[in-house]
Amino acid sequence: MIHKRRATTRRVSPGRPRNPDIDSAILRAALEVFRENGLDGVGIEQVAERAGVARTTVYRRWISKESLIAEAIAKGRGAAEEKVLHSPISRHATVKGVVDALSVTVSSAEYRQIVARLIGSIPDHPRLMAVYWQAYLVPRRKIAANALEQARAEGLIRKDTDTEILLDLLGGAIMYRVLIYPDRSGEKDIRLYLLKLMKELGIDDSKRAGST
Amino acid sequence: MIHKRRATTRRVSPGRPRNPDIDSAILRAALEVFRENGLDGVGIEQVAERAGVARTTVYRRWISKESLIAEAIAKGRGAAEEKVLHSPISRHATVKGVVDALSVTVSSAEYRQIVARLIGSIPDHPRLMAVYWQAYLVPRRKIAANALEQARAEGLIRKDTDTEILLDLLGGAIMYRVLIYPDRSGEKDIRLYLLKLMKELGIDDSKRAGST
Amino acid sequence: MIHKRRATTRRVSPGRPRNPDIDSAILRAALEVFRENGLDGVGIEQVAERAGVARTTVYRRWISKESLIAEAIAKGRGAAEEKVLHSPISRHATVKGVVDALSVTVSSAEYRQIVARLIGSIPDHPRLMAVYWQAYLVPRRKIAANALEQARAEGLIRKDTDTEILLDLLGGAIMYRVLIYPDRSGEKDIRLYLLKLMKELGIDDSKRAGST
Amino acid sequence: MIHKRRATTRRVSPGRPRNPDIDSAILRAALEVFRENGLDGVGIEQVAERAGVARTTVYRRWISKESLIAEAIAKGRGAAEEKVLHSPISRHATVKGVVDALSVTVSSAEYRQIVARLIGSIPDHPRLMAVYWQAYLVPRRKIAANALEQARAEGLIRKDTDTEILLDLLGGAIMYRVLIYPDRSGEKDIRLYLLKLMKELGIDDSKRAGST
DNA sequence: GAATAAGCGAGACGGTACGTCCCGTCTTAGC
DNA sequence: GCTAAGACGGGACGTACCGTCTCGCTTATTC
Repeated sequence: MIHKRRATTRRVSPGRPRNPDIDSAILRAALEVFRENGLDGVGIEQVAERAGVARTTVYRRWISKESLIAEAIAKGRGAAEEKVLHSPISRHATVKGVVDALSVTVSSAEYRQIVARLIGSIPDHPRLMAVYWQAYLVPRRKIAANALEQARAEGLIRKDTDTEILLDLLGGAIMYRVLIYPDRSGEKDIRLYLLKLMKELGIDDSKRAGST
Repeated sequence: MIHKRRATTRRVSPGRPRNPDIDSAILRAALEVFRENGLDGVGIEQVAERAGVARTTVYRRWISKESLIAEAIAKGRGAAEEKVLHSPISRHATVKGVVDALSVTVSSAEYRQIVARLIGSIPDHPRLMAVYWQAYLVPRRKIAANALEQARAEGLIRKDTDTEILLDLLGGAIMYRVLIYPDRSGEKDIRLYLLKLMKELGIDDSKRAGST
Repeated sequence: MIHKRRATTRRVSPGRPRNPDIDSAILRAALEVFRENGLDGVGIEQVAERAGVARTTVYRRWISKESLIAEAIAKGRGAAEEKVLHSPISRHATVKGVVDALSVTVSSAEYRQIVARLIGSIPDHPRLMAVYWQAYLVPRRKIAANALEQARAEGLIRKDTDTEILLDLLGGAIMYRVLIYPDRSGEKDIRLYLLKLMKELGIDDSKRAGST
Repeated sequence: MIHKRRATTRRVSPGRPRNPDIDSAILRAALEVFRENGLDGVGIEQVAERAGVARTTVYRRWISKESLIAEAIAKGRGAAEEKVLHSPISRHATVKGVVDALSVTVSSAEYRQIVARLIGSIPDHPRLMAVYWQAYLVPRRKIAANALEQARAEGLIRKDTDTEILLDLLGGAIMYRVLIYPDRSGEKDIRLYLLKLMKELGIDDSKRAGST
């Protein structure tokens, strides 16, 4: 899916094999630099230095800056994210669980930076956002959709609502909030705001589990 | 408001006066370049060339790239936008009018580019988005709020809704839609999507004016 | 004659004028680096650093490494050389004067290095040697030819000799000597060797002025 | 004499033995590249590629670029050269034979290139020229010296001349000629020039064998 | 209307990052 | 242990902008 330099055609390619640790070191460094400086601000030099690697080594492995960052985004869910995604919450997802996870995530300054950088690079490199959508947003939307379906089954939501549209409204508003108004975006504020949104949307989770 | 180089303290300063046409030519060029390349991609050299002006002339008038772009954004509402804003629609706003205007605006590729660039420059230069918020979004939110209030007065919306939250939901979802999914964003698609959103939010404008 | 970047078409070109001191600083540095490392070893970076100048400044003024070195060679006669060339000796040249000047010159390690580098770059850049021939060797051969003509007039040389050939023999042998055998090439050795050559060629200068 | 990597101490070393053909292939390639690009322009990569060999193989056999080229020069007399050197002419050498051989040799562009490259690398790598002197020039000077001695015995040269000096004069002038003036250096021109030189030096070979 | 002072265009200048190319060393697989 | 293949760190290349500076020329205003 991500364009890498060498296709592994032969079973065992001749010559010294690549050091796989270097791949992850570079990807980690690349995501960091991307978050801090945006795509235009990503210099292979910086990435290489931060990864403790020669510049040529980076050029050898990725055909372009875009490929590198795309892969970094695809693989680069922070450890915390991963935990949430594979926790029991995700399987027995509840609306409350989604609200909790979302509050934690979007109240992180790093997360907001990455999203802002991604949106900023849409005009020149739409593939980056596409990768993010596939690798990050889609699975999370699925979990949230499950939670909403279940809530609807339990009568906490009106029957005639469109789940996808609900997700857009929720996700859009929260994105709008954390990107456009940068103040009042601590975790508590976010959670309160989310509850307000849900009330507005007629999602009443209070009967199931008390909100903070 | 915008940081300019020389405060005009004296009524008439000695020496050759600045050519005021140059200011607007530079601002127009700057906004263009910003939209096309993002803030990092804005080079004074390009802006100057596009404005038909020497580099020095730009540096003499704005203290930084950020100041220049901030002013360009503040002044740079396109002609079409301006017309909508000052039309009678804005004073006797209806929900339909808002939907119409919004559909036109967000289905423009140029508009979407600018918004994406602005979001992308939030981490480094939040002032740009702040300027946009004040100069562009706030007045439009006010018009939309008026329309919603009026619709509520006419019983087209539930009484117990929070207008600000409604605006966030609408604005957020539409932003989410046009930035994140790049397909299906022609004017017709957008209008249909907006109507779906409004249905979901319980805003029933159909009784007043037929939708396209 | 030497290819420079900008032709002085206009009387006074617009913009900031070039600093002429920089030209000579770069040429001096370039000749030094050429002597030390040869043409392939000349890096614009080194030249610039030694001249105390930015790399771009060098690229702005010369279109290629070859042009730069060619000009450096054309202008780069050391001060000592220049003195000899315009001294009364050159006008009332005697064979002894030529021998003296030649001994001093070719016993300098720097001189020998430059000549070696020049010969080494003939296959790739014959223009360098051509420049050296025109700017350096031709005038000196002229002086030496005068001295030989005068000596012939005084009966110190046989009548039926060919001056050009004599110059080739003398110049060639001395070059052969100082380049191929690197030992025994102090000033005294050179002078003695020169006298041997002249004896072999039937040039008897001893009647006029005692040799060292 | 030439510094090689492995001294063959043991009669038969364990493991796979080196392929001796590779040595000569590399040396041939090395001399070629040296002639074309000079010492600085010699890259092990190119040499290896031209010899059809991996880079490692070259590095394993020679400790440095200089060693490789030195050996290439020592062994690399062209086939034509070799023939001349071991022909009866060399034993019963005549002045005419020397003139003929020299004309052929120095009118070859390849020969002139090699000599120029060698001189150019004197400042950094005097050993190369020393090798050339020993392996190439010394034996040829010996043959020429024999020819001159014999000519002197036959009364074709004055008695009181110094053979070594004569060789320097001849060799120097011819080198001077073919390196410094690049024009008029076809085989015929060279031969005529040589005859002029000999006339000037009082060497009269015409009585023995007619010149072309 | 001459002097003055700033505007303006043009280009020099020092500097930084770029992506490419080659270098010499190293590490692996296979013979 | 030799050979081929390629990874790896490193250095220089020539280019493209950048922001500052220094010129000559122009253009209003002020004395």
